[in-house]
Amino acid sequence: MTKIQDPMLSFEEELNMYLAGNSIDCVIFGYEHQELKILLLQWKHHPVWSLPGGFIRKDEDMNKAANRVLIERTGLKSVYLNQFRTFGSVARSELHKNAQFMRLDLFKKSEVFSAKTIAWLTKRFITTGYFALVDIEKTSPKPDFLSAKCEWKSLKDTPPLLLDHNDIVQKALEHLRIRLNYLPIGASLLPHKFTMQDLQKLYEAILQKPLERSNFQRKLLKLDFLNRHEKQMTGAANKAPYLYSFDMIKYEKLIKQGIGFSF
Amino acid sequence: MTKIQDPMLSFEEELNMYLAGNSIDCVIFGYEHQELKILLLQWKHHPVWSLPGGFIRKDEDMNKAANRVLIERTGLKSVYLNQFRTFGSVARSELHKNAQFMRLDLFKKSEVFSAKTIAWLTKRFITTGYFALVDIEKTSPKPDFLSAKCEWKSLKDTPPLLLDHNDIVQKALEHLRIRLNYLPIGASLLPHKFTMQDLQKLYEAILQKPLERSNFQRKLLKLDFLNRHEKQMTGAANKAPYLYSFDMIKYEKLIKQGIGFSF
DNA sequence: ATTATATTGTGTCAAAAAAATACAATAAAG
DNA sequence: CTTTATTGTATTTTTTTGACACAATATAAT
Repeated sequence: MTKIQDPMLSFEEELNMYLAGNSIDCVIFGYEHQELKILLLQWKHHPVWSLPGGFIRKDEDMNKAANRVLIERTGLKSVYLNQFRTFGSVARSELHKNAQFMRLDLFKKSEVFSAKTIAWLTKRFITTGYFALVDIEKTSPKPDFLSAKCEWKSLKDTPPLLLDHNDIVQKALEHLRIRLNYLPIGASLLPHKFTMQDLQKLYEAILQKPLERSNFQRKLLKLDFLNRHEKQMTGAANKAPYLYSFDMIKYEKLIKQGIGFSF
Repeated sequence: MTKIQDPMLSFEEELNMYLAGNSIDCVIFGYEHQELKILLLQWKHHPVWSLPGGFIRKDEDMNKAANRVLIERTGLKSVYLNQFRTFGSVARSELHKNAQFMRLDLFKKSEVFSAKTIAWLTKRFITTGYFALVDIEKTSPKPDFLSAKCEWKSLKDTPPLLLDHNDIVQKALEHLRIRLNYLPIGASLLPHKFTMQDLQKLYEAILQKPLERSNFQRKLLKLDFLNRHEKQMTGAANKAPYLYSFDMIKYEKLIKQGIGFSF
């Protein structure tokens, strides 16, 4: 959708390219300052936030659509997205018609969209959720032409989102926690080099419970997918920690095997 | 769809009630004679088998549609269905147009469906898979008016199925195995009272590997959700096993906690 | 009636994994 | 130098797992 220059006219035409009834929503988890965050968009002319989402082209695989949608709406490329659940209640589209969505000046005044386009957008949609984990520092989110902002928001104080997007985030988080118990995670969330504490804090942020330091270290080192590098002088009055990086060959091998462990 | 009396005319009309683009497919696992089976439908006038599937009404929740579809197509009621994945590749609908689906006499000769109906049915559909585990002895599958047969087929020699239904079954099975590692299973698959051997064979059928008898027993009893009853005189020349049943209160509690274990 | 046979319930024992704790090493501040 | 906070690793304890032993027992064979 980023290519649209004259929204009023061409948006309506462009919608013919898409399946009318299915959508994609992406829950992008990022990690920064020992906090789990998600990437959200804020609409132009209206303060409501929502997940980056979009539609599926008639000639496009749903999985590919998810990546395209994420790129178009946020600028994030090469993100490994996982499908986690499809949301198909009638209530979720009723929200379109009754609640915030119609109150958007954007829609009400029809300054941007034609009546036909609004009718299309407010139909019933069944949406499929995808999630991903990314290193915030490696991203530079850009809002698309529909949005005023594209920002990382702390998961702890996620604002009220459009439609049922808060529920979608919740389900994505549950899914992520289960995954953590049988797949190592982190290669895409952390900077290239990180300390063991960084990794532990990440796990704690996802699981939302404290883990025992020395046991965490032993367990992760035993899985044998971390490379140890030089020490990092932190400037703090204590012993400097080693830096680690993921050995991607061993890491991928482990993921394929599906070796499990639990915390 | 069971209510249709004059398919040629009213099926076309009835399709207006449904979302054009989304479907449901159910993978119903059953267990009988120490074997895992799935419930399949065979089309009238054509030998091809397929998963019981159908469409979502415009005013119906997708989850509810799954139960309705299952009832309509197989007669199975009160089945607890779990959504496991949505299949949205373009290729899966191409199969509609190029492969078996069009070769069905049912479609080619248009004896049953109008051209318009065929056009509707062979459009691109994004399908959501649901799975369930049921006790075969408690079911009496009945084919709907579209189908000649509705039968349990051994998972080991599943016939070639319509479209990508074999892939869907495979994904359902993977999902089931992962689930088994963090949730106890069996309440819906076995008769009310069963022996420890019954339960073990069920686990072995799902995991497709042998488990050690005494360790299995120890592990399951420790989870403390089984009630022990009187012994069962099997008539065999050996010690009679105890009968067990699920303590549903403890069982549900365990499932909510998500207590995990692995085999 | 006695013995044989297959299967069950339970116990044991060693190996492995996980949890809890201890402690020396160390970077910087006082 | 001493203190302080944190790190890397070792040690101990507890729990879980896998392998196997063995008595109990329902019936068949003798």
